[in-house]
Amino acid sequence: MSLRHILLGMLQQPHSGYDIKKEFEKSLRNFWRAELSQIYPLLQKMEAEGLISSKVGASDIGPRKRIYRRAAKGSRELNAWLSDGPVVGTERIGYLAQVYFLGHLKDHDKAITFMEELLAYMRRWLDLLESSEAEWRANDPRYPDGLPDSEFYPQLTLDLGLRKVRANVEWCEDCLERMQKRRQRARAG
Amino acid sequence: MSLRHILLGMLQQPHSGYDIKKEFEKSLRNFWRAELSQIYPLLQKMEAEGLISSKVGASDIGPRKRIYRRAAKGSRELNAWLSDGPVVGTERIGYLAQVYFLGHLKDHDKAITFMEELLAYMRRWLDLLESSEAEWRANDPRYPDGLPDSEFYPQLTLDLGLRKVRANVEWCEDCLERMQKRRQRARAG
DNA sequence: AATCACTATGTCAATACTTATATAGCACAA
DNA sequence: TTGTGCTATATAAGTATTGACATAGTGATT
Repeated sequence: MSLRHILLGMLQQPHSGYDIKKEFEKSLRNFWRAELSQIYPLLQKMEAEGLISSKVGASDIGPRKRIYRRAAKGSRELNAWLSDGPVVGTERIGYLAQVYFLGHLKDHDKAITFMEELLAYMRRWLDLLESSEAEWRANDPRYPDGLPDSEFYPQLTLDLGLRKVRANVEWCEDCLERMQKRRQRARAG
Repeated sequence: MSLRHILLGMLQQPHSGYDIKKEFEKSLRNFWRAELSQIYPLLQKMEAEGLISSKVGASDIGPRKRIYRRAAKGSRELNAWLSDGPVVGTERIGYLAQVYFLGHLKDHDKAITFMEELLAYMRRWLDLLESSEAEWRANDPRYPDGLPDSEFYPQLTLDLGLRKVRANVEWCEDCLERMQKRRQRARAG
């Protein structure tokens, strides 16, 4: 039940559902995703539960928005979530499930193609994260350890994102090398 | 829609639902989890769809089991899943969502406690993976690159698991150091 | 005036997953 | 023989998530 808590965390600042979706795509994509069709109903439900409140306001650029704010009850629930200890052991990694069964592809070249695609994806992702870090570093002299809490902790998640994606890139490269050697051996033998 | 494909992958060998659950806990825990209450109905559904077939057989140790096998249609669907390219960008990492909003905890010590718990978890997990690797290495002289495909690809997932968990451990240690320095600075300032 | 791209909010149906509960066989020990 | 723990299968209710669809305002361009 993390999405509701993520929304509570985001509503430290007032946000519309649409804003929240943007925020997911900009800053949280490393560890969570959510569609508008999940966000809007959940915001309504959370308002009904008294965790957040809303009012309609003008938009700078488009039609009027419904702006949500966190209520006191929402702050307490957010606090409880963070105090309950780390949420671990729930991850599902689709591409690793695929790698586990990659031997099912009888054509060795197809398995190598799979890994090449994965490597390309990881490199693109790494580029994104590195640009994101470079921009942040260039624009804020406090980066990273002088940042206020509200940015310091997000920076920690970017840091782990970078480490993990680098590990993924190196792993893909090693896998490809090992798979190519196996292919050669298979052809020779 | 990965779970059905994971089940298809496992059914390279005949398995009961109970066996499959064991397999999740033993070898797939790095990247997927599933409860029996999800496995049993899905096996029934997949049998109705003609992806797998079953028959009842004796158990070595307990009551009779329903043993499932992959049908030709299931093999084709497994092949299609692997040929469609890597499933990426769907991961949800609860503890990172928490870290992102950790600044909400006004008490700095609580944030540090959170990170210490996370580090302890990651170290336990690393121990498990390292034992698992050591055991494999000790018991099979072909380890790792002489293994047959059916074990080579699983070994790749263990390898990435190790790299990622090590990255997590190092990151937690760095985070703790940085957070402790911030606490000192906050007390001094 | 029409079109386009983006902003903005929502609903619906289907699928995926979790938690709790029920039932029962089998082996072993107290 | 009673209990304990593991094996084994299953259902029900509730929550979470996805993908498709519907609607409409706004600003800029054609």
